[in-house]
Amino acid sequence: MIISGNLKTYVQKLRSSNLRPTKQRLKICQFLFNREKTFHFTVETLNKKINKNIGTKVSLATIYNTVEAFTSAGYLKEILTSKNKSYYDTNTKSHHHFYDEGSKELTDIHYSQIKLSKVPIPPKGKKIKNLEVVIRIQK
Amino acid sequence: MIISGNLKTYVQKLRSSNLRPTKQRLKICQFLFNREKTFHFTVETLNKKINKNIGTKVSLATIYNTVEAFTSAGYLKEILTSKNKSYYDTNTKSHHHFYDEGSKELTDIHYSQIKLSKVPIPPKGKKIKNLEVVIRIQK
DNA sequence: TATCTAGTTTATAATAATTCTAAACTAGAA
DNA sequence: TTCTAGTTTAGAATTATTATAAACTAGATA
Repeated sequence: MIISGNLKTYVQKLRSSNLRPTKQRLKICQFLFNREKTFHFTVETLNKKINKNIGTKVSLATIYNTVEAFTSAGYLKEILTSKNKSYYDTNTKSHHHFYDEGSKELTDIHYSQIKLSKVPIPPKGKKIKNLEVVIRIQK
Repeated sequence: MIISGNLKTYVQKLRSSNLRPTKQRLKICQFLFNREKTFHFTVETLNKKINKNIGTKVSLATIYNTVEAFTSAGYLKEILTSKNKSYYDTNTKSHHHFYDEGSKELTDIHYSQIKLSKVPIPPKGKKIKNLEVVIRIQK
């Protein structure tokens, strides 16, 4: 398997997520992180992309496990939707989304495009972990 | 079955959702709309509440269908989460939520508690249907 | 370098939420 | 009262996800 010049960063991401760098996981990294633009996906779409190419086969279970580990390590972000399916985003910075109810597509909104002038105080003993805005759009 | 004094409003809600007022649907209405406070639920929790009481039995399928019809008619609002389960809210007004990652509970945030000073323009040909903020909190 | 073990991968089974189906039932118009 | 389109229901089917357990492997150690 040819691994791009990002090998080191993939290994570092995996290690810091408590995952050994295996060939399956490195392949997943290529599909996730070797990109110019932000990547939105579900496990289903990621699985299709990875496995339609020839080469190492990666099982669904491994994709689920790896995506889950990257999410809790903070390298991926779970997106809030009303669908019964998990959507992920490789852009883990604070940002927001348009959700098109017709096409069911998500588009990033850069954090600077939304400004909040008032945010509530969290309940006692709780801290704000993050804040996300989803703007549902339609024709 | 005893139906509260809200019978007329239930019938009207059902009719305007293109649903005939049947005894099952009226019973669902009682559990959804005969409340002082906003009610957050999943089909599972609603089903339990309805069917632990004696009286007419309402099947899961009917609950799914009715909740779905009320949602598209605008009498219920689907809540955005990262769980693979649909959450609904009887408060259909524009408002926001705290989502506690520990207890998995949702709490309303009154719309006046959040103010946006900048909102992006939607893509061409699309209109904003609604805007929701979810603040994830943790200990 | 060879060995060993804890971690990993995988196909498949299990589970959970939701949707579908088709037969029996019913609201309400005529 | 009759009739029909709409409704209810149990259970089957589907879909996303998680669990399982046997075969495999990274990489520490001898």
